[in-house]
Order: sequence, then C-alpha cells, then structure tokens
Amino acid sequence: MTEKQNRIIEAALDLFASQGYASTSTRNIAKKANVSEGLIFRHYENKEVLLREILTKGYESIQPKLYSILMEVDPKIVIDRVLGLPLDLLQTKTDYWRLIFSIKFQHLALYRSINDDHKLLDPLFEKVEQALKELGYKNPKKESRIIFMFLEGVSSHCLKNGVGDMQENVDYMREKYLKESA
Amino acid sequence: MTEKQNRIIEAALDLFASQGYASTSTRNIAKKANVSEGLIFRHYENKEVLLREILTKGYESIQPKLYSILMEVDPKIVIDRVLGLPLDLLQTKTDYWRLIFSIKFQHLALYRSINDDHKLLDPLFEKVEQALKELGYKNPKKESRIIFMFLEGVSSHCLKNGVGDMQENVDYMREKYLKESA
DNA sequence: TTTCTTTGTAAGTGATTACTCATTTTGCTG
DNA sequence: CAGCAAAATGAGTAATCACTTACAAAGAAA
Repeated sequence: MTEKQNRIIEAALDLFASQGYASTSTRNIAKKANVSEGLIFRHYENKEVLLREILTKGYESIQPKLYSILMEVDPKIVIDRVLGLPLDLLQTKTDYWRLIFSIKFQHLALYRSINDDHKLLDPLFEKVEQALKELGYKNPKKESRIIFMFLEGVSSHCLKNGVGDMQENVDYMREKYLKESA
Repeated sequence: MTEKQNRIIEAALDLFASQGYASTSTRNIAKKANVSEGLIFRHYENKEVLLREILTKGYESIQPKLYSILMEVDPKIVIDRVLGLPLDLLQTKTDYWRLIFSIKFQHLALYRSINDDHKLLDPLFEKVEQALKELGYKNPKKESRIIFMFLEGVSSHCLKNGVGDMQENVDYMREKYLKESA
C-alpha cells in the first residue's frame, strides 16, 4: 500500500459515508486525496471495487473487537460487551459504520454480496443466546433477538441524531439484563 | 392532480425506494411513468421537490394510523398498537418506508429538513411513556426508549432481510410488556 | 549507464445527467 | 364554433459522470 493509495481510501471513505456512494464522484475523491483521477483506476478496477476494498478494510479493523467477545467465557461480560458495541463502533469507526448503514438500503444487492463474505454480527448472535441461557433466561433466543433489534435501533438512531444521552439507555439495558436474571 | 402526475409520483417512489434517490434519473422516472421527461419539470420544480412531494404524500397516508393510536385511552392497547406499527407499515407502505430509511443515511440534511416538517414518531414517544407510567412501570421514559429502539431495529432489519419470523419476536415483546407490568 | 517495471499524470472519451425551451395538443369557457 | 390557458411533448442544453489512453517520472537491478 503506497501513501497515495491510503489517501484515496481515506478520502473515498469520508465522502462515501457523508454524501453516499452514488453521489460521490471519482473526480471529487481524487481532488480530496490530492492525486490524479487516473490513479484511482490504476489501483482499483472501478468505483465499486474501491468501495469493496474500503468495506473489507473496515471490517478487518473491527474484527478484533468481535473476536475478543466471542472468546469471552463469562456470560455477564458477554452481554455487557455486546451492549456496548454500537456506541463503541460509532465513536471509534464512525465513517465506516455510517457507510455500512447507508449501503444497506440503497445498494441492497451489493450489501448482501459483501455481507456473505464477512458476516458481521451472526456469530455474536449465538454467543449472546448462549450467554442468556447460562444466566437462566427461559427464552434466550427471543431475548437475544430483542437485544440485537435494540442494538440495531441504537446504531440507526445515533447515526442520524447523534449519540446524545443514548449511553444512559444502553446502561439501563445493561441493568435490565444483568441484574434481574429471569 | 392529473393522472399523469400520479403516475410520475408512483414511478418515482418505486425507483427511489429500490435504487436510491441519487441513482435514479429523471429520464428513467419518465420512462416508467410513460410520460415525457419535460412533464416532470412542469409539475415539479426539480428532482428534490419531487422527492419532497413524495415524502409528504407518504407521511399523509400513514398519519391516520398514528393519529388513531394517539387518541387511544387504554394504555395496553397503545403499547400493542405501537409494537405492531413497523410490520404494519412495512407491509402496507413498503416503498415509502424503505425510502424514508434510505434517505436517512445518504441525505441527512434533506432528511432533517423533512423531519422538521412532519415529525413522525415524536408524539408517539410521549404517548408510550404515559401508557407505561399508567401500567405501573418505574422507568417509563427509559422503557419507552427501549421499545422505540427495538422498533427502529425491527424496521431496519426487515427492510434488508425481509419480515421472516419477525412477527414472533414482536409478539414476544408484546407479552413482555403487557403481561408482566413492573 | 541501460533496461524494465511500477507509479503517476493530464487530457481526453462517449455516455448520461438534471433541466430548458419552442412548439403542439388538449380541454374548457363564452 | 373561437379563443385561450394549461398540459404535454421531444429535441435540445451545458455539465458531469466513470473510465481510458498516451505518455512521463521514478526506482530498482544489471
């Protein structure tokens, strides 16, 4: 990876995340990265390949976090960590997380083909289900679904309205699921 | 509203929802609506005005549902109806609902200016909070936030993966909040 | 130095974009 | 029927799009 290649990736991620993939021109990416437009196509076959490269790199950058949760044995810590994920990713990987959400709705076919490669949250789902089971929940599968729908909602909400006081709500969710095991 | 005007609105909603606003050309809208491209600009100043018109009409079409919930006095029915909203809107107003979600992330400024005009779910939030209070919940505000994050997650999830067995999860949520008032 | 490959640029390409405009058709009113 | 305004068209516009191509630096190995 040359330095200019890095600048292209960073500029494209920034623009894709803030304006959307379709509304971002390769011309503007080149301008922001301070390289010639032709260089983009030397390194990346076309605009979509560039997007896939960005998504793959983004996924790789958050994988350690997912993996460390999957290795956790204490069920309470599993729940605690999973509930903290959206706000964590939102603050440390803002652009990547925003890009993921915008791709979902406007380039569904593309999103699915990418999601087949790196299934982001699927393994976590089973992990949470198992953790809830160990904590004595009667319906671990359905409780797990509720938690994941809640987390998807938190991500979606914060991306458009900002984080605000969402930490409080996540903490309340933590109390709910960790103190009153039922 | 002429008939051709209606065809333009319908074609544009269909294409905006399935391909995204930015990737949909006025040329294709005209072709799908079977009208000349110029006619679009006779009725709508530009592409963005057309989008706003679509969003306003969509909002008006779901307003009766929101209003009937706001008029409901039985707190249990309020919760029940609100929890049913996403799957209801997803099946009866699919394109509009998909469009709303896609606009959120890729045209945030536009979405905010629209959301200022017709605040979709804000009044419902207070209604749910009040209902939970009446049902004896100790933290009605935070429980209400959980419900709305859950609903946003359900909408988001179903738009990309289909409804699937989501009805079960919504029903489980109903049980949770209606049977064990706490 | 010579040769070769990689990295990079600048000026293009045809296709497509949102939008305009001159003109014609349509439908209504007196 | 005449007269007129609104509805509708289709051929335009300049600008922008993703992408190509011809060519120049730059670096490494001989």
